[in-house]
Amino acid sequence: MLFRVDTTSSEPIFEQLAHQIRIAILQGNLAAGDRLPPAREVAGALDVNLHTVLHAYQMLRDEGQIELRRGRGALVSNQAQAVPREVTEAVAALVTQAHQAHLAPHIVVSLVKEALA
Amino acid sequence: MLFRVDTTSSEPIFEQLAHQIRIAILQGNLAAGDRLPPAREVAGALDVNLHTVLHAYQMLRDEGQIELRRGRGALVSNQAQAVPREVTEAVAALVTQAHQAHLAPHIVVSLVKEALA
DNA sequence: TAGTTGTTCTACAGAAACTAAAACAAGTTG
DNA sequence: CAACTTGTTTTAGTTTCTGTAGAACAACTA
Repeated sequence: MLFRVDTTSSEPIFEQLAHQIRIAILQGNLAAGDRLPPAREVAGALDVNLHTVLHAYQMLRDEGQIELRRGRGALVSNQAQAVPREVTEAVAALVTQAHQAHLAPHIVVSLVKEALA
Repeated sequence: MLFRVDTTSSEPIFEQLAHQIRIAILQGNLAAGDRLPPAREVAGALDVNLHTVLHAYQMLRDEGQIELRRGRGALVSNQAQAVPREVTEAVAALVTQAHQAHLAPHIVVSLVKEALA
């Protein structure tokens, strides 16, 4: 599991990290029981603070995606599952349509948020 | 055009306003040339600061959705257009699939952001 | 000319994000 | 058991973001 953060982005670092882990789980690249690298290790590798990494981990725990255990680290939870093929296809279809309509990414996100609300 | 803001939400007020206007344009409820209410009026009605409303307006101007003119107000720009039916349908299809898969809203947003990146 | 409305400026308060360092607690490993 | 690992908690400080407040200004309208 390798991470990347863009410190110039307006998106908080902890959000970027949580997003990457979430996606890895949803896409099936991380399965139930898999272990995430220790927070101190990630913090050191990315040159960010331990708390920033733990913030991301704790978010994912609150979402039920991972479990945190002292001495053991962060484990992908059993509830965590890759998304069904139908959802992935629906996302791909949307991106295709959005691209054809020349819609900016944030516009598409706005539409999806609205439809979900 | 009526607005609503939730001051308890973690989403900034200016983002909430921008989102609502964006959606109104994208869904065709606001067409090119239509006028938005004066910022001072919105600020008074919602009991928020003038600058907060202008922040939303200026965001939308930077996105090319509206034009701002002193003395005249905020006008929906000519480039602004309702999204094609195909896009709306693709969004609806995604929401249907996401619902069947019991995916939380923020998960769906993550998937879409990832696919757009 | 008077009124409207966005623009710009200064100033301040509170919250959020990030960093830093240290001690602690519950595990794991030898 | 002892040593190590790793998340948890606490304290503290800085910076950025968000929102508020008030005022003056500039361009446009009626």
